Amino acid sequence: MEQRRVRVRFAPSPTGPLHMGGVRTALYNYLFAKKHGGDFLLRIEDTDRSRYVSGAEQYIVDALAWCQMGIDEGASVGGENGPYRQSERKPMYKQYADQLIESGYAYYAFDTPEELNEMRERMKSAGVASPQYNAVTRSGMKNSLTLPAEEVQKRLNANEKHVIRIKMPRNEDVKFEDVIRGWVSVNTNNLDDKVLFKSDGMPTYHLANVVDDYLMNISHVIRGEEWLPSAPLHVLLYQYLGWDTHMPKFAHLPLILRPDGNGKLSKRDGDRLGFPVFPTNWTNPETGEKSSGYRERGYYPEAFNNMLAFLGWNPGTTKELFTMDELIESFSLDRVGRAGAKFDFDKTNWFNQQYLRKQSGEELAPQLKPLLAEVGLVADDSYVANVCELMKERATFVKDILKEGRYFFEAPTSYDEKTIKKKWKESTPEIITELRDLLGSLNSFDPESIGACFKIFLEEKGLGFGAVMPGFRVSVTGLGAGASMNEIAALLGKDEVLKRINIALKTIKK
RNA sequence: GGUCCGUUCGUCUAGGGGUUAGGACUCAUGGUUUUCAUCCAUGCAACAGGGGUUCGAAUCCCCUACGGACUACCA
Repeated sequence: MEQRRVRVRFAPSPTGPLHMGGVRTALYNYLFAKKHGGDFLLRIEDTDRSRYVSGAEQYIVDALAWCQMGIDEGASVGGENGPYRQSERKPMYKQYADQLIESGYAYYAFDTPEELNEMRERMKSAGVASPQYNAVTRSGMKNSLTLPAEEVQKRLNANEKHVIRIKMPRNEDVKFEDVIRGWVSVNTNNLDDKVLFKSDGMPTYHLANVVDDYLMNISHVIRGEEWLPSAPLHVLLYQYLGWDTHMPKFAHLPLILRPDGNGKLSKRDGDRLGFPVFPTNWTNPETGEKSSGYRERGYYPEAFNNMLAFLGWNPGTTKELFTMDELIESFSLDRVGRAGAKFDFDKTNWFNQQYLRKQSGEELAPQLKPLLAEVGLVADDSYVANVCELMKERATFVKDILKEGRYFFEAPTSYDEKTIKKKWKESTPEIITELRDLLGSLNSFDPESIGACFKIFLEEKGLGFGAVMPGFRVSVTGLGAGASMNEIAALLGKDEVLKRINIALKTIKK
């Protein structure tokens, strides 16, 4: 078999923000393209003007950029096969619809929406669950198959509203080999005469997608499982248009399911399941409704991608942490599963935690600084880096470092009640005062010296850690738990530690 | 309802005729740690059901059940 350059497309409809299922589809397309040294195109499927949502296209471009998927061809970057918006390709489709009519594979239909409804109602009351415009019903409708030729021509000349429908043949098995599912076969008796060309002059998805994939020389169509039922129609279109030899390979991806109950994760799920379904924040321009995104919640795109990649795919090894390059290297459609995958929010957080911990304090510091600035805190870079290094292993997000370690940047204004209640005994003020004096006499204030000093103090006093440490910790940090006090104290510096102890001694009352 | 697709621990999954059915997340327990977290160890926990085929089926076939997608002049 001849080698065809791998060219794949991600073809979303700009009817709103892209949700994570769409991002995963894009990711698999991207990984597949890059793995095979091919091209990744972004095509905007905006054939339905009425569903157009302003800002949606830009959202899609921005979301892909955040996820670090470089687009080779698309409206935002150009390319030789443009335009990449179907609305701008409008003039290109009509000829193919006409070609299908000429070759007898399609026909004009003049039925009004009311007439279509009547037909459906009639069929329903006759016991047909989902009425179709097909080989048996079309004979009772107003189309170029039932109307006399002159009548059809007259209507056409009068510019009467009409659509173009595919003439679905009777009792033919349409087969194709899906890369993920193997051979899929559907009998045309179960398919209907889908509208290919709408009365507004735009093609429907079915025609547009086939025409564009052909014109853009797409080698593989990797899309969600929701397209599987219409894939036979697309296969037929390739045949009828005479493009058999250029038909792309199809790969229908399993869906991402909601963690609660069942059903696919949808845009409408928004935040109500307790987690974002969108990569980045989105505000509905019509309703003003806001939905949160992974980016703004503090997730790393690398973690998000890694999580998404594993929702339906696995490398066949026990390695779970993959950079984008490693993902590209390892990705294969063969290892994509067939069953839908329920989204696991805990695992998503785990991935983020892993990515956060892989970074050094120096790498983390610039991420924390803006967060500090937001709450009016400032500190120099190396200090912030040290705090990050010390705190990163108890954080899932950078913001956790601030949340759990605010005391690094300002003295506590309150003291953890539970700790005071349980650990601040009557003798504590005296003990802490003595400890303060001992710490104050230290020449070098590094973690080791502080630790050694502490140990000596305990020995001399005949006290256990539990009698001294909690009081020390709560005085300095205001909290009952946290990182090593030796490290914390060393970072804070002697003056600050002594100052905080003095304040605590005055403030804490049982 | 019809068509198509699917079904291994709670979740993501490995495993494709002979395995103590493996890993990860979550959870629990123990160890380490002044505490929390980390880390380490251990544990809980699955082949939807029934028929075949076979010496032998999680694995191949059929049926049933369940789940999902689709069923628009939406994509």
